[in-house]
Amino acid sequence: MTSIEPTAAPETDICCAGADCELLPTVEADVLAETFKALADPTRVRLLRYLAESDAGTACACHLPDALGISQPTLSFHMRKLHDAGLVARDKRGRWVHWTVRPEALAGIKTFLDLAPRSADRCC
Amino acid sequence: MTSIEPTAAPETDICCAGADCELLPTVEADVLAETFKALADPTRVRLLRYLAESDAGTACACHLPDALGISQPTLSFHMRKLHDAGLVARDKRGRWVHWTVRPEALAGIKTFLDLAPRSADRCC
DNA sequence: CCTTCGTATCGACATTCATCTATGCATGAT
DNA sequence: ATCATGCATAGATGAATGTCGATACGAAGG
Repeated sequence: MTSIEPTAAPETDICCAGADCELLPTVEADVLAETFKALADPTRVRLLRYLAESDAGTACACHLPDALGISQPTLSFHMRKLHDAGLVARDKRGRWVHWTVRPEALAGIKTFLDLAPRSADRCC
Repeated sequence: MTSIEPTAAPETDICCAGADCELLPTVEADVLAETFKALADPTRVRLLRYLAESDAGTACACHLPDALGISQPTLSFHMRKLHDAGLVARDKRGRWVHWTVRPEALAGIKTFLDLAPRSADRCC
């Protein structure tokens, strides 16, 4: 088979056939990345874990600067990041602020992390 | 009860009793944060999803710069980040590099994201 | 051998981030 | 009303990040 029809396989010299799946839309990727960004810091990881381990997932932040070795404004900075991402709820009781972890906010990235191929929605 | 023993409740004016759980050790928090950092970018989220949707979780990167609208060095930069975090495996076949997603590398953060209180290991 | 082509690295640059000190704001106590 | 206190914000600063163009490396093919 030295001279087949020239129109038969004009694209066979590409490295990988198929696999040009539909890319995840930009907006969806942005949303997922925002949540991951909120988790992409050791201090915030420890804060979330601390809340999750506290009773009812709620704790006040009064002891945390000392425990973590950070200043009070830095703690406020991190809690704001977590709050903006929807990962914690803020509840001001008198002078103290209590924070509650919101595991529901993790649903999106949990689904993403199940990196199984989309079952019937395969593109190629 | 106006004059109880002074040693009875010297700490009762703190805002929140208990809840001073053991904090997640720094090293563990760092490891988790590193993985989250690798995921904390929309381009990398799309890349991972693309690989996961490809056959056997493997694809070559030849079409990706165009598809994502980024330059080839930028793609290389992101793939390096994913590789350093252990999220993808590199496999050079001839001149082309094929990448394979490694879902095992997500085990750590998946466990973390199940933010349930440690069952019997409660601290307080 | 020399060329070609896919990939990785380098240098530069703008942006974002984590952290601090200092200050403002609201709430509770005196 | 005044003071004290917990938290948030502002401004500054050094480090890390994402992007590019230019270049170097390495394998295939003439």
